[in-house]
Amino acid sequence: MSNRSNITPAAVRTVALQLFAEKGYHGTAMSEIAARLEIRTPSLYNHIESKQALLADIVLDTSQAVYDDFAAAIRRPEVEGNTPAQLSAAVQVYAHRHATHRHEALVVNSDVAALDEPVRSQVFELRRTHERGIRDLIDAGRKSGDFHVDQPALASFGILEMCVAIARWFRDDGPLSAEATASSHAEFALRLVGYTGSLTGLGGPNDEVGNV
Amino acid sequence: MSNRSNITPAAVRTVALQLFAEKGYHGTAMSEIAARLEIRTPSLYNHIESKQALLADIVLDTSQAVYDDFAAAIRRPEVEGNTPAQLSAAVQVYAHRHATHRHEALVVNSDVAALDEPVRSQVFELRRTHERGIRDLIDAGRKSGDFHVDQPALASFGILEMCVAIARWFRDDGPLSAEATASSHAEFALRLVGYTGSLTGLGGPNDEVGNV
DNA sequence: CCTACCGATCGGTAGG
DNA sequence: CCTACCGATCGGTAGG
Repeated sequence: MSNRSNITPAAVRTVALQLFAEKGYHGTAMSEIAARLEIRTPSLYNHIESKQALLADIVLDTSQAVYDDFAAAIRRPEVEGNTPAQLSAAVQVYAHRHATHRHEALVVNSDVAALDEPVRSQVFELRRTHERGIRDLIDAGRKSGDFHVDQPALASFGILEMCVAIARWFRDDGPLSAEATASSHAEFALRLVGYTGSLTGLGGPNDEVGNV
Repeated sequence: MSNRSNITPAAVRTVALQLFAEKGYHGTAMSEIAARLEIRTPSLYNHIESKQALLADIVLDTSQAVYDDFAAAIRRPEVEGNTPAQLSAAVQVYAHRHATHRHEALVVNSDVAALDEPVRSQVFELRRTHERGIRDLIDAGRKSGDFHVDQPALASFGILEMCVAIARWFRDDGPLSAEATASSHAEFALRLVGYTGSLTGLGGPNDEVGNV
Protein backbone atom coordinates (compact mmCIF):
# COMPACT_ATOMS: atom_id res chain seq x y z
CA MET A 1 0.00 0.00 0.00
CA SER A 2 2.50 2.58 1.16
CA ASN A 3 5.26 1.47 -1.24
CA ARG A 4 5.68 1.66 -5.01
CA SER A 5 5.95 -1.99 -6.11
CA ASN A 6 6.93 -3.13 -9.55
CA ILE A 7 6.43 -6.68 -8.35
CA THR A 8 3.24 -8.71 -8.62
CA PRO A 9 2.44 -12.24 -7.47
CA ALA A 10 2.41 -13.26 -11.14
CA ALA A 11 5.92 -11.89 -11.64
CA VAL A 12 7.21 -13.87 -8.67
CA ARG A 13 5.56 -16.95 -10.06
CA THR A 14 7.10 -16.48 -13.50
CA VAL A 15 10.59 -16.19 -12.06
CA ALA A 16 10.03 -19.14 -9.72
CA LEU A 17 8.84 -21.18 -12.69
CA GLN A 18 12.05 -20.51 -14.59
CA LEU A 19 14.29 -21.36 -11.66
CA PHE A 20 12.36 -24.44 -10.54
CA ALA A 21 12.48 -25.71 -14.12
CA GLU A 22 16.24 -25.14 -14.38
CA LYS A 23 17.41 -26.25 -10.95
CA GLY A 24 14.47 -27.98 -9.32
CA TYR A 25 12.42 -26.92 -6.30
CA HIS A 26 14.95 -28.00 -3.67
CA GLY A 27 17.79 -26.68 -5.80
CA THR A 28 16.30 -23.20 -5.92
CA ALA A 29 16.72 -20.75 -3.02
CA MET A 30 14.19 -18.03 -2.33
CA SER A 31 17.14 -15.65 -2.37
CA GLU A 32 17.72 -16.50 -6.04
CA ILE A 33 14.13 -15.70 -6.91
CA ALA A 34 14.47 -12.41 -5.06
CA ALA A 35 17.77 -11.60 -6.80
CA ARG A 36 16.24 -12.00 -10.27
CA LEU A 37 13.47 -9.64 -9.27
CA GLU A 38 16.05 -7.28 -7.78
CA ILE A 39 14.47 -7.23 -4.35
CA ARG A 40 15.48 -8.68 -0.94
CA THR A 41 14.31 -12.11 0.08
CA PRO A 42 11.85 -11.04 2.82
CA SER A 43 10.03 -8.79 0.35
CA LEU A 44 8.90 -11.88 -1.55
CA TYR A 45 6.57 -12.68 1.30
CA ASN A 46 4.43 -9.65 0.51
CA HIS A 47 3.38 -11.50 -2.63
CA ILE A 48 3.42 -15.18 -1.73
CA GLU A 49 2.55 -17.24 1.30
CA SER A 50 5.48 -19.65 1.24
CA LYS A 51 7.84 -21.48 -1.11
CA GLN A 52 5.65 -24.56 -0.86
CA ALA A 53 2.49 -22.60 -1.74
CA LEU A 54 4.28 -21.16 -4.76
CA LEU A 55 5.01 -24.67 -6.02
CA ALA A 56 1.50 -25.90 -5.23
CA ASP A 57 -0.08 -23.04 -7.20
CA ILE A 58 2.13 -23.67 -10.21
CA VAL A 59 1.63 -27.42 -10.30
CA LEU A 60 -2.10 -27.47 -9.55
CA ASP A 61 -2.99 -24.76 -12.06
CA THR A 62 -0.91 -26.41 -14.78
CA SER A 63 -2.30 -29.89 -14.16
CA GLN A 64 -5.85 -28.59 -14.18
CA ALA A 65 -5.25 -26.70 -17.43
CA VAL A 66 -3.81 -29.82 -19.05
CA TYR A 67 -6.88 -31.81 -18.16
CA ASP A 68 -9.28 -29.07 -19.26
CA ASP A 69 -7.49 -28.89 -22.61
CA PHE A 70 -7.88 -32.63 -23.04
CA ALA A 71 -11.58 -32.60 -22.19
CA ALA A 72 -12.22 -29.72 -24.58
CA ALA A 73 -10.19 -31.34 -27.39
CA ILE A 74 -12.14 -34.59 -27.47
CA ARG A 75 -15.48 -32.77 -27.31
CA ARG A 76 -14.88 -30.62 -30.37
CA PRO A 77 -17.73 -31.17 -32.85
CA GLU A 78 -15.38 -32.00 -35.75
CA VAL A 79 -13.90 -34.96 -33.86
CA GLU A 80 -16.83 -36.14 -31.75
CA GLY A 81 -17.76 -39.71 -32.62
CA ASN A 82 -14.49 -40.23 -34.52
CA THR A 83 -12.10 -42.00 -32.16
CA PRO A 84 -8.91 -41.68 -34.26
CA ALA A 85 -9.60 -37.97 -34.73
CA GLN A 86 -10.23 -37.58 -31.01
CA LEU A 87 -6.95 -39.28 -30.12
CA SER A 88 -5.15 -37.16 -32.67
CA ALA A 89 -6.68 -33.97 -31.27
CA ALA A 90 -5.91 -34.95 -27.67
CA VAL A 91 -2.29 -35.72 -28.48
CA GLN A 92 -1.86 -32.56 -30.53
CA VAL A 93 -3.09 -30.30 -27.78
CA TYR A 94 -0.97 -32.08 -25.17
CA ALA A 95 2.18 -32.08 -27.31
CA HIS A 96 1.63 -28.44 -28.28
CA ARG A 97 1.37 -27.39 -24.65
CA HIS A 98 4.64 -29.13 -23.83
CA ALA A 99 6.38 -27.20 -26.59
CA THR A 100 4.87 -23.85 -25.62
CA HIS A 101 4.79 -24.16 -21.82
CA ARG A 102 8.08 -25.94 -21.23
CA HIS A 103 8.79 -24.57 -17.76
CA GLU A 104 5.39 -25.54 -16.36
CA ALA A 105 5.72 -29.02 -17.78
CA LEU A 106 9.21 -29.55 -16.39
CA VAL A 107 8.18 -28.42 -12.91
CA VAL A 108 5.04 -30.56 -12.87
CA ASN A 109 7.04 -33.59 -13.87
CA SER A 110 10.18 -33.28 -11.79
CA ASP A 111 9.06 -31.47 -8.64
CA VAL A 112 5.81 -33.25 -7.90
CA ALA A 113 7.73 -35.26 -5.27
CA ALA A 114 8.52 -32.04 -3.42
CA LEU A 115 4.82 -31.25 -2.94
CA ASP A 116 3.25 -31.70 0.49
CA GLU A 117 0.07 -33.65 0.88
CA PRO A 118 -2.75 -33.33 0.07
CA VAL A 119 -1.72 -31.38 -3.02
CA ARG A 120 0.55 -34.13 -4.32
CA SER A 121 -2.33 -36.60 -4.28
CA GLN A 122 -4.58 -34.13 -6.05
CA VAL A 123 -2.02 -33.76 -8.82
CA PHE A 124 -1.61 -37.52 -9.18
CA GLU A 125 -5.38 -37.86 -9.38
CA LEU A 126 -5.62 -35.31 -12.20
CA ARG A 127 -2.85 -37.09 -14.04
CA ARG A 128 -4.52 -40.48 -13.64
CA THR A 129 -7.79 -39.08 -14.93
CA HIS A 130 -6.07 -37.74 -18.02
CA GLU A 131 -4.28 -41.03 -18.64
CA ARG A 132 -7.55 -42.91 -18.22
CA GLY A 133 -9.12 -40.60 -20.79
CA ILE A 134 -6.46 -41.51 -23.33
CA ARG A 135 -6.79 -45.18 -22.50
CA ASP A 136 -10.57 -45.01 -22.94
CA LEU A 137 -10.03 -43.64 -26.44
CA ILE A 138 -7.63 -46.47 -27.23
CA ASP A 139 -10.09 -49.04 -25.89
CA ALA A 140 -12.89 -47.52 -27.96
CA GLY A 141 -10.72 -47.65 -31.06
CA ARG A 142 -9.92 -51.29 -30.41
CA LYS A 143 -13.59 -52.16 -30.09
CA SER A 144 -14.48 -50.34 -33.29
CA GLY A 145 -11.63 -52.05 -35.13
CA ASP A 146 -9.81 -48.79 -35.85
CA PHE A 147 -6.88 -49.60 -33.57
CA HIS A 148 -4.82 -52.76 -33.18
CA VAL A 149 -2.61 -52.81 -30.12
CA ASP A 150 -1.94 -55.54 -27.58
CA GLN A 151 -1.21 -53.42 -24.52
CA PRO A 152 -3.46 -50.35 -24.40
CA ALA A 153 -2.09 -49.19 -21.04
CA LEU A 154 1.48 -49.29 -22.32
CA ALA A 155 0.42 -47.44 -25.43
CA SER A 156 -1.28 -44.67 -23.46
CA PHE A 157 1.74 -44.26 -21.16
CA GLY A 158 4.08 -44.25 -24.13
CA ILE A 159 2.08 -41.65 -26.00
CA LEU A 160 1.78 -39.31 -23.05
CA GLU A 161 5.43 -39.60 -22.01
CA MET A 162 6.64 -39.02 -25.54
CA CYS A 163 4.80 -35.70 -25.38
CA VAL A 164 6.09 -34.83 -21.91
CA ALA A 165 9.61 -35.29 -23.24
CA ILE A 166 9.04 -32.48 -25.73
CA ALA A 167 9.46 -30.02 -22.85
CA ARG A 168 12.99 -31.36 -22.37
CA TRP A 169 14.32 -30.82 -25.88
CA PHE A 170 12.07 -28.29 -27.63
CA ARG A 171 13.68 -24.94 -28.46
CA ASP A 172 11.82 -21.88 -29.67
CA ASP A 173 14.65 -21.14 -32.08
CA GLY A 174 14.90 -24.76 -33.28
CA PRO A 175 14.05 -26.02 -36.76
CA LEU A 176 10.56 -27.26 -35.84
CA SER A 177 7.51 -25.23 -34.85
CA ALA A 178 5.31 -26.25 -31.94
CA GLU A 179 2.56 -27.01 -34.45
CA ALA A 180 4.76 -29.29 -36.58
CA THR A 181 5.99 -31.05 -33.46
CA ALA A 182 2.42 -31.53 -32.21
CA SER A 183 1.33 -32.83 -35.59
CA SER A 184 4.18 -35.35 -35.76
CA HIS A 185 3.36 -36.63 -32.30
CA ALA A 186 -0.28 -37.10 -33.20
CA GLU A 187 0.84 -39.22 -36.10
CA PHE A 188 3.22 -41.19 -33.87
CA ALA A 189 0.32 -41.84 -31.49
CA LEU A 190 -1.90 -43.19 -34.27
CA ARG A 191 0.90 -45.41 -35.53
CA LEU A 192 1.56 -46.65 -32.03
CA VAL A 193 -2.02 -47.85 -31.59
CA GLY A 194 -1.99 -49.52 -35.01
CA TYR A 195 -4.27 -47.16 -36.87
CA THR A 196 -3.96 -47.68 -40.60
CA GLY A 197 -6.60 -45.30 -41.87
CA SER A 198 -6.29 -41.67 -42.86
CA LEU A 199 -7.33 -38.47 -41.14
CA THR A 200 -6.98 -36.15 -44.14
CA GLY A 201 -9.08 -33.04 -43.94
CA LEU A 202 -9.56 -33.21 -40.21
CA GLY A 203 -6.76 -30.81 -39.36
CA GLY A 204 -4.82 -33.73 -37.96
CA PRO A 205 -1.64 -35.27 -39.28
CA ASN A 206 -2.32 -36.10 -42.89
CA ASP A 207 -2.12 -38.89 -45.43
CA GLU A 208 1.07 -40.80 -44.60
CA VAL A 209 -0.24 -42.53 -41.51
CA GLY A 210 0.93 -46.04 -40.73
CA ASN A 211 1.57 -47.09 -44.32
CA VAL A 212 3.83 -46.33 -47.27
CA MET B 1 40.98 -50.84 9.52
CA SER B 2 40.67 -50.70 13.29
CA ASN B 3 36.87 -50.94 13.32
CA ARG B 4 34.43 -53.68 12.35
CA SER B 5 32.38 -52.16 9.54
CA ASN B 6 29.24 -53.66 8.12
CA ILE B 7 29.19 -50.79 5.67
CA THR B 8 30.77 -50.75 2.22
CA PRO B 9 30.93 -48.01 -0.40
CA ALA B 10 28.52 -50.08 -2.47
CA ALA B 11 26.01 -50.19 0.39
CA VAL B 12 26.15 -46.42 0.77
CA ARG B 13 25.61 -46.07 -2.95
CA THR B 14 22.60 -48.40 -2.95
CA VAL B 15 20.90 -46.44 -0.18
CA ALA B 16 21.76 -43.12 -1.84
CA LEU B 17 20.30 -44.41 -5.08
CA GLN B 18 16.98 -45.22 -3.41
CA LEU B 19 16.74 -41.86 -1.68
CA PHE B 20 17.88 -39.76 -4.65
CA ALA B 21 15.31 -41.58 -6.79
CA GLU B 22 12.52 -40.94 -4.29
CA LYS B 23 13.28 -37.40 -3.17
CA GLY B 24 15.88 -36.06 -5.57
CA TYR B 25 19.51 -35.15 -4.91
CA HIS B 26 18.80 -31.78 -3.28
CA GLY B 27 15.85 -33.26 -1.44
CA THR B 28 17.98 -35.93 0.22
CA ALA B 29 20.12 -35.16 3.29
CA MET B 30 23.28 -37.09 4.05
CA SER B 31 21.79 -37.64 7.51
CA GLU B 32 18.95 -39.63 5.89
CA ILE B 33 21.39 -41.87 4.08
CA ALA B 34 23.26 -42.40 7.34
CA ALA B 35 20.03 -43.13 9.22
CA ARG B 36 19.02 -45.90 6.81
CA LEU B 37 22.44 -47.48 7.28
CA GLU B 38 22.12 -47.02 11.03
CA ILE B 39 25.32 -45.03 11.38
CA ARG B 40 26.08 -41.35 12.13
CA THR B 41 26.45 -38.87 9.29
CA PRO B 42 30.21 -38.30 9.62
CA SER B 43 30.87 -42.03 9.30
CA LEU B 44 29.62 -41.90 5.72
CA TYR B 45 32.79 -40.05 4.80
CA ASN B 46 34.88 -43.13 5.50
CA HIS B 47 33.25 -44.64 2.39
CA ILE B 48 32.61 -41.73 0.07
CA GLU B 49 34.35 -38.54 -0.85
CA SER B 50 31.37 -36.21 -0.92
CA LYS B 51 27.67 -36.08 -1.73
CA GLN B 52 28.50 -34.70 -5.16
CA ALA B 53 30.99 -37.52 -5.88
CA LEU B 54 28.33 -40.04 -4.88
CA LEU B 55 25.95 -38.61 -7.47
CA ALA B 56 28.67 -38.37 -10.12
CA ASP B 57 29.60 -42.04 -9.66
CA ILE B 58 26.01 -43.17 -9.91
CA VAL B 59 25.16 -41.12 -12.98
CA LEU B 60 28.39 -41.70 -14.91
CA ASP B 61 28.45 -45.46 -14.35
CA THR B 62 24.80 -45.81 -15.32
CA SER B 63 25.12 -43.67 -18.44
CA GLN B 64 28.18 -45.57 -19.56
CA ALA B 65 26.44 -48.93 -19.00
CA VAL B 66 23.44 -47.77 -21.04
CA TYR B 67 25.64 -46.87 -23.95
CA ASP B 68 27.68 -50.08 -23.72
CA ASP B 69 24.44 -52.09 -23.77
CA PHE B 70 23.32 -50.26 -26.88
CA ALA B 71 26.60 -50.81 -28.69
CA ALA B 72 26.58 -54.50 -27.82
CA ALA B 73 22.94 -54.94 -28.82
CA ILE B 74 23.34 -53.64 -32.37
CA ARG B 75 26.51 -55.68 -32.90
CA ARG B 76 24.96 -59.03 -32.09
CA PRO B 77 25.48 -61.41 -35.04
CA GLU B 78 21.78 -62.28 -35.32
CA VAL B 79 20.84 -58.64 -35.96
CA GLU B 80 23.90 -57.29 -37.76
CA GLY B 81 22.97 -56.06 -41.21
CA ASN B 82 19.25 -56.10 -40.39
CA THR B 83 18.28 -52.56 -39.44
CA PRO B 84 14.76 -53.28 -38.11
CA ALA B 85 16.16 -56.11 -35.98
CA GLN B 86 18.91 -53.81 -34.71
CA LEU B 87 16.44 -51.10 -33.73
CA SER B 88 14.27 -53.69 -32.05
CA ALA B 89 17.22 -55.08 -30.11
CA ALA B 90 18.43 -51.61 -29.09
CA VAL B 91 14.99 -50.62 -27.84
CA GLN B 92 14.46 -53.90 -26.03
CA VAL B 93 17.69 -53.64 -24.09
CA TYR B 94 17.05 -49.97 -23.23
CA ALA B 95 13.45 -50.58 -22.17
CA HIS B 96 14.43 -53.65 -20.19
CA ARG B 97 17.05 -51.73 -18.26
CA HIS B 98 14.53 -49.05 -17.34
CA ALA B 99 12.21 -51.70 -15.92
CA THR B 100 14.95 -53.50 -13.99
CA HIS B 101 17.12 -50.54 -12.90
CA ARG B 102 14.43 -48.01 -12.07
CA HIS B 103 16.33 -46.07 -9.41
CA GLU B 104 19.39 -45.53 -11.59
CA ALA B 105 17.23 -44.35 -14.46
CA LEU B 106 15.26 -41.93 -12.31
CA VAL B 107 18.39 -40.39 -10.84
CA VAL B 108 20.10 -40.03 -14.20
CA ASN B 109 17.07 -38.30 -15.62
CA SER B 110 16.03 -36.00 -12.83
CA ASP B 111 19.26 -35.13 -11.03
CA VAL B 112 21.58 -34.52 -13.94
CA ALA B 113 21.03 -30.79 -13.36
CA ALA B 114 22.52 -31.15 -9.88
CA LEU B 115 25.82 -32.42 -11.28
CA ASP B 116 28.83 -30.13 -11.29
CA GLU B 117 30.87 -29.64 -14.42
CA PRO B 118 32.64 -31.30 -16.12
CA VAL B 119 30.67 -34.42 -15.20
CA ARG B 120 27.35 -33.00 -16.34
CA SER B 121 28.75 -32.38 -19.81
CA GLN B 122 30.20 -35.88 -19.95
CA VAL B 123 26.78 -37.33 -19.18
CA PHE B 124 25.10 -35.18 -21.82
CA GLU B 125 27.70 -36.28 -24.33
CA LEU B 126 27.06 -39.98 -23.63
CA ARG B 127 23.34 -39.38 -23.99
CA ARG B 128 23.77 -37.57 -27.29
CA THR B 129 25.93 -40.37 -28.61
CA HIS B 130 23.26 -42.91 -27.76
CA GLU B 131 20.53 -40.81 -29.33
CA ARG B 132 22.66 -40.38 -32.46
CA GLY B 133 23.07 -44.16 -32.62
CA ILE B 134 19.31 -44.64 -32.63
CA ARG B 135 18.89 -41.91 -35.22
CA ASP B 136 21.53 -43.51 -37.44
CA LEU B 137 19.52 -46.73 -37.38
CA ILE B 138 16.38 -44.85 -38.35
CA ASP B 139 18.19 -43.08 -41.17
CA ALA B 140 19.60 -46.37 -42.42
CA GLY B 141 16.12 -47.90 -42.39
CA ARG B 142 14.75 -44.97 -44.34
CA LYS B 143 17.42 -45.34 -46.97
CA SER B 144 16.81 -49.06 -47.32
CA GLY B 145 13.07 -48.49 -47.58
CA ASP B 146 12.28 -50.42 -44.40
CA PHE B 147 11.15 -47.35 -42.46
CA HIS B 148 8.86 -44.51 -43.43
CA VAL B 149 8.95 -41.55 -41.11
CA ASP B 150 9.05 -37.82 -41.79
CA GLN B 151 10.95 -36.64 -38.72
CA PRO B 152 13.67 -39.13 -37.75
CA ALA B 153 14.95 -36.94 -34.90
CA LEU B 154 11.48 -36.70 -33.36
CA ALA B 155 11.06 -40.43 -33.74
CA SER B 156 14.34 -41.19 -31.98
CA PHE B 157 13.53 -38.82 -29.11
CA GLY B 158 10.05 -40.26 -28.82
CA ILE B 159 11.28 -43.85 -28.75
CA LEU B 160 13.95 -43.18 -26.14
CA GLU B 161 11.72 -41.12 -23.88
CA MET B 162 8.94 -43.68 -24.01
CA CYS B 163 11.46 -46.15 -22.59
CA VAL B 164 12.77 -43.74 -19.98
CA ALA B 165 9.21 -43.33 -18.74
CA ILE B 166 9.07 -47.04 -17.91
CA ALA B 167 11.18 -46.29 -14.84
CA ARG B 168 8.38 -44.04 -13.60
CA TRP B 169 5.51 -46.52 -13.71
CA PHE B 170 6.98 -50.03 -13.77
CA ARG B 171 6.32 -52.18 -10.68
CA ASP B 172 7.99 -55.49 -9.95
CA ASP B 173 4.68 -56.84 -8.65
CA GLY B 174 2.69 -55.43 -11.58
CA PRO B 175 0.91 -57.47 -14.25
CA LEU B 176 3.69 -57.12 -16.85
CA SER B 177 7.18 -58.58 -16.78
CA ALA B 178 10.21 -56.52 -17.75
CA GLU B 179 10.57 -58.76 -20.81
CA ALA B 180 6.98 -58.25 -21.96
CA THR B 181 7.34 -54.51 -21.42
CA ALA B 182 10.58 -54.42 -23.40
CA SER B 183 9.04 -56.44 -26.19
CA SER B 184 6.01 -54.15 -26.44
CA HIS B 185 8.23 -51.09 -26.61
CA ALA B 186 10.31 -52.59 -29.38
CA GLU B 187 7.11 -53.10 -31.32
CA PHE B 188 6.01 -49.53 -30.59
CA ALA B 189 9.36 -48.29 -31.88
CA LEU B 190 9.00 -50.19 -35.17
CA ARG B 191 5.47 -48.88 -35.61
CA LEU B 192 6.61 -45.37 -34.88
CA VAL B 193 9.19 -45.44 -37.68
CA GLY B 194 6.68 -46.92 -40.10
CA TYR B 195 8.04 -50.44 -40.36
CA THR B 196 5.49 -52.76 -41.89
CA GLY B 197 7.50 -55.95 -42.16
CA SER B 198 7.82 -58.79 -39.69
CA LEU B 199 10.59 -59.80 -37.33
CA THR B 200 9.31 -63.29 -36.49
CA GLY B 201 11.98 -65.69 -35.38
CA LEU B 202 14.43 -63.00 -34.45
CA GLY B 203 13.59 -62.95 -30.76
CA GLY B 204 12.05 -59.55 -31.25
CA PRO B 205 8.41 -58.60 -31.06
CA ASN B 206 6.61 -60.96 -33.38
CA ASP B 207 4.16 -61.06 -36.24
CA GLU B 208 1.62 -58.34 -35.45
CA VAL B 209 3.85 -55.44 -36.36
CA GLY B 210 2.32 -52.36 -37.91
CA ASN B 211 -0.55 -54.11 -39.64
CA VAL B 212 -3.75 -55.97 -38.87
C1' DC C 1 32.92 -46.45 13.88
C1' DC C 2 32.01 -42.27 17.17
C1' DT C 3 31.32 -37.26 19.57
C1' DA C 4 31.89 -32.59 19.12
C1' DC C 5 31.63 -29.02 16.32
C1' DC C 6 32.04 -25.64 12.16
C1' DG C 7 30.68 -22.06 8.75
C1' DA C 8 27.23 -21.47 5.42
C1' DT C 9 22.80 -21.23 4.04
C1' DC C 10 18.09 -22.27 4.32
C1' DG C 11 12.92 -20.43 4.66
C1' DG C 12 10.72 -17.26 7.11
C1' DT C 13 9.32 -13.41 10.90
C1' DA C 14 9.37 -8.88 13.36
C1' DG C 15 8.81 -4.46 12.88
C1' DG C 16 8.89 -0.41 10.52
C1' DC D 1 9.78 -2.12 -0.08
C1' DC D 2 13.68 -2.54 3.62
C1' DT D 3 17.14 -4.03 7.75
C1' DA D 4 17.90 -7.02 11.34
C1' DC D 5 17.58 -11.31 12.80
C1' DC D 6 15.85 -16.26 14.02
C1' DG D 7 16.03 -21.36 14.65
C1' DA D 8 16.89 -25.23 11.88
C1' DT D 9 19.46 -27.79 8.98
C1' DC D 10 22.84 -28.45 5.59
C1' DG D 11 27.50 -30.92 4.04
C1' DG D 12 31.58 -31.72 5.96
C1' DT D 13 36.03 -31.71 9.28
C1' DA D 14 38.87 -32.61 13.51
C1' DG D 15 40.43 -35.82 16.23
C1' DG D 16 40.29 -39.98 18.40
